[in-house]
Amino acid sequence: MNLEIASRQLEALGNQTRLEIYRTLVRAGTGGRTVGQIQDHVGLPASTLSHHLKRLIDQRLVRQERSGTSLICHAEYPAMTALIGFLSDECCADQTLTYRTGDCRKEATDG
Amino acid sequence: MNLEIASRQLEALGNQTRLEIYRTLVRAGTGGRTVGQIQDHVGLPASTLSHHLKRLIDQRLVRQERSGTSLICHAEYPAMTALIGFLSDECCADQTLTYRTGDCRKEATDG
DNA sequence: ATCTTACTTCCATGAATTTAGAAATAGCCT
DNA sequence: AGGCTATTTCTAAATTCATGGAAGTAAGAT
Repeated sequence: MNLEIASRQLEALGNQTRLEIYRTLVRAGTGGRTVGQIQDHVGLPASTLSHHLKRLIDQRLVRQERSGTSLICHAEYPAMTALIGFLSDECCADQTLTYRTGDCRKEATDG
Repeated sequence: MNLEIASRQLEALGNQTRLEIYRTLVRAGTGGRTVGQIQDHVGLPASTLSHHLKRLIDQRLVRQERSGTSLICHAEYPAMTALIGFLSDECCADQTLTYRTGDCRKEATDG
């Protein structure tokens, strides 16, 4: 993980529609969801959805797998955990002394 | 934290230049850095830097404080920790059973 | 008052993003 | 082969973003 990859992934997630698509896939779990199922969920024209999915796939946040005429989409958890790790390293940089023993996320969320 | 705020903040960080600016501020610690110091560090024309800073400030990821003729910029840690918390909830949704006891970031990063 | 330093806002321009209809493609079924 | 389903790619218009010079503003020094 480096700054360039992180920024590209953040950009891919930095759109309300795409973040919603991504969340749908995370919530779908390991089984994933077909493009059609996502479409039913988010209610977008097929081509628009396809473009958004492409952005997420390009940044390795989502993976597609064919099953007959359908394409099943999966959230790529390792990519997200790596991204969160990168951000945590950034955000925790100055709070290391305070939060070192714990998970920085849990303490300071309610500021 | 909700999807709209998260996506806006992700968008603000989803640009290599801005992520670098933000990282500079995190690394600067509690004391922050003046706009001029950031400019020396990232090497951008003043107006371009100012635009990028504005994006970060608009999303409450950075705060400015005047000190004489200088403006000191600070990374807003609580905003970042809240954002990471949101993403963790998303990314860990399906891995709760596996990673519940630990920090999901540490396990699955190397996939 | 005016000069200097430190930034921001105004303005313009090219590039990229978002959106979506229409056409094309992939795979299955008959 | 032809048709059906599922989804992508082509194409294009509208919008937003990134960039940076020039002009404006805020605060302190002389």
